Amino acid sequence: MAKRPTSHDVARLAGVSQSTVSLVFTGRSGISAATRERVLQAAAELNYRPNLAARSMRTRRTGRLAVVIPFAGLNLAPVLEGAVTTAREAGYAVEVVSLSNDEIEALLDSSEYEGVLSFSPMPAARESAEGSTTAFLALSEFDEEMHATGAFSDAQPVVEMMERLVELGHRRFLHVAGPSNFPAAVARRDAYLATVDRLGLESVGVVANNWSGITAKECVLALPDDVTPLAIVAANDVLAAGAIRGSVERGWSVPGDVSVTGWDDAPLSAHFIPSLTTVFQDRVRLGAYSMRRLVAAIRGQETPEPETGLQKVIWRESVAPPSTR
Amino acid sequence: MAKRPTSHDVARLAGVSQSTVSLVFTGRSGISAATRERVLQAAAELNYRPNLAARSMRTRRTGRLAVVIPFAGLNLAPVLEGAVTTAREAGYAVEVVSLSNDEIEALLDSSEYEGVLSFSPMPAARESAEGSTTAFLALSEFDEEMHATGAFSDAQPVVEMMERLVELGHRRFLHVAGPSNFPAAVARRDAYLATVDRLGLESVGVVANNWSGITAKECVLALPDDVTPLAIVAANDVLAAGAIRGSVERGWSVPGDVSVTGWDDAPLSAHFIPSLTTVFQDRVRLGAYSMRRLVAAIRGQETPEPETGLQKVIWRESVAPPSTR
DNA sequence: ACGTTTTAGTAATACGTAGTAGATAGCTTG
DNA sequence: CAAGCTATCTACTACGTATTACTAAAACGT
Repeated sequence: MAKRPTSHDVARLAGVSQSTVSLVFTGRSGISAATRERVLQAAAELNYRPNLAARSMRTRRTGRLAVVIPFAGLNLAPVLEGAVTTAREAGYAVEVVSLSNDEIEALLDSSEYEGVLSFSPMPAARESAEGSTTAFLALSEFDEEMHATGAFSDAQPVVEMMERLVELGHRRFLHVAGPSNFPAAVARRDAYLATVDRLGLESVGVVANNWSGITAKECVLALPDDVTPLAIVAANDVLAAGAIRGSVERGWSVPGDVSVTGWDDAPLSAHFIPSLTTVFQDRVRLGAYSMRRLVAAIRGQETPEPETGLQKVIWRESVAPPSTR
Repeated sequence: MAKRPTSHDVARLAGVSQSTVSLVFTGRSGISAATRERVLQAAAELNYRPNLAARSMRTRRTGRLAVVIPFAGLNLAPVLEGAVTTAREAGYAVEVVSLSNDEIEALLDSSEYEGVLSFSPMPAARESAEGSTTAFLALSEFDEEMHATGAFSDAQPVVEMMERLVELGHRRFLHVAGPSNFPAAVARRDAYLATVDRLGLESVGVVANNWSGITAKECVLALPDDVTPLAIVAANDVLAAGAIRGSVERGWSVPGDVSVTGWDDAPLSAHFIPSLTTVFQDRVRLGAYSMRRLVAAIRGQETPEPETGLQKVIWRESVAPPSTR
């Protein structure tokens, strides 16, 4: 295993000083085109790549970011793809961690990372970021502030779906909610309640408080007998699937007696019977935008323009006019 | 933003030399319990944590691993959880990347990582790891060798499911296969063919060559009319869901006319109508085992014992005796 | 021609750690 | 008691880079 070439080796081969090599590689001015070319030539010949540890020690910048994700639950791979790719282009290495809130505090204190991007629900962490530490913290889908930008937790699709359901003739609604420590879940619930209020609809209730399909099913099974026709707005596809199960087990037909909407466009949702009306989210762009935002924060640049059109309602069989029997 | 404490600061506070601090933190012998305690005390007081860049430069070890994943497709989050947690315990930082095969070559050459763990299907990469470079490459679910260990690509559940279907009275089978560049998919197909052969069953065919539910549906729609009763073994839940869709659209009842099995236990599978018989894989342990294997390879230790019991068939409504009409 | 500014490059240094060779003191042993 | 040993700790250095202060040369203006 041959020793890795250093900037000194490159300098020797190119007939310049190590400083010059460094200047070339950091892209500083004050180097003639000719020498720059010679240095790059020599570097290529030796297959030289700067030692990141040494660079990091000198610059006191680690060039590393951490992404905290909740490993359970939603499909985060596309979000990671967007985030990781964007960070790489910005010159950062990204590490993925799954941690409790306490551990996140430690992460922020450790100075190991220049930034931390968290997709986990974490009510308290925000403050710690404002406060003491050197590292930045940016939240994404589940962040109040992000919600304010309208990019992710934006529950507009709830409104769109409910308005369409009303057009189809629905008047009676039920919301199957996600856990209240997920701002996205809260946003959807709030949008549901606001729309019920605004359009003067009948709400059978807001049930469930987690992402379990079993709970959703049980909540539907616990409904009184005379609620159909009913429109169920679920906070995600798993809850929607559980609600459909519950409806069918009670002898209600979907979408005849009960219309159901979900969220996330899970891989199986298109093949569900009936296929599931849901909200597709562009998770790749979501991840990329989150990371751009974090990088901008680190560099003291202004927050990039929020992405629009990240969400799209996909109409499928689980929504139909209420049966008139 | 206060300057971060160094080992010198700790040494001064503890009244020892910097070397002693270093010895304590690297856990070497030759330090009395009393001094060790004093050093740790001082370190705790200053909230000292070793500067990883400096350590890395000195030791010439980066302490970093890369995990390459295909961002599309299966739910890799649990695998990541296992891998990342294990690596962290072993003292490694893990970066996640999604790369083409070419880029992986570059990654291996860069000496930036001590090891690379890839979950992407990559026929060629194996050789490059054997050859030139300093970094190790270990593949996981999709690796031939891993398959040989029987840990992941082990298609034993296919045999188990088919034998049970035969017990229930099924004689005619169909396999909906995944893409042939995924060794796991190939293993399942081979197990299917071998079992058909061994038990003298009738195989209607092996169809599809990707992970798309649409394709699965179309393949079922293209079957002749007189194949029922039929047992469909699909390479994963999405394909199974597509196959069920296709069956139902043809007027075949599931599981009356057609029994269907999947793989992966997707979040929606339990709520599917009918609920889907599938194979649960312990992805967390799978990721953890993969990482242990990589770390062992890096350290020149022997390969850890393969995990067993990572897979388990979950029997649900989509499998039943063939109808006798 | 001469002083001044600009440009192109270099020497020297610090970053924070791990490890090596050496020093000191206490202890054992013949 | 001297000599050797062991346990414990320290002084010093190298790791590879980025950057500051500096020098030499060139360009410029009058």
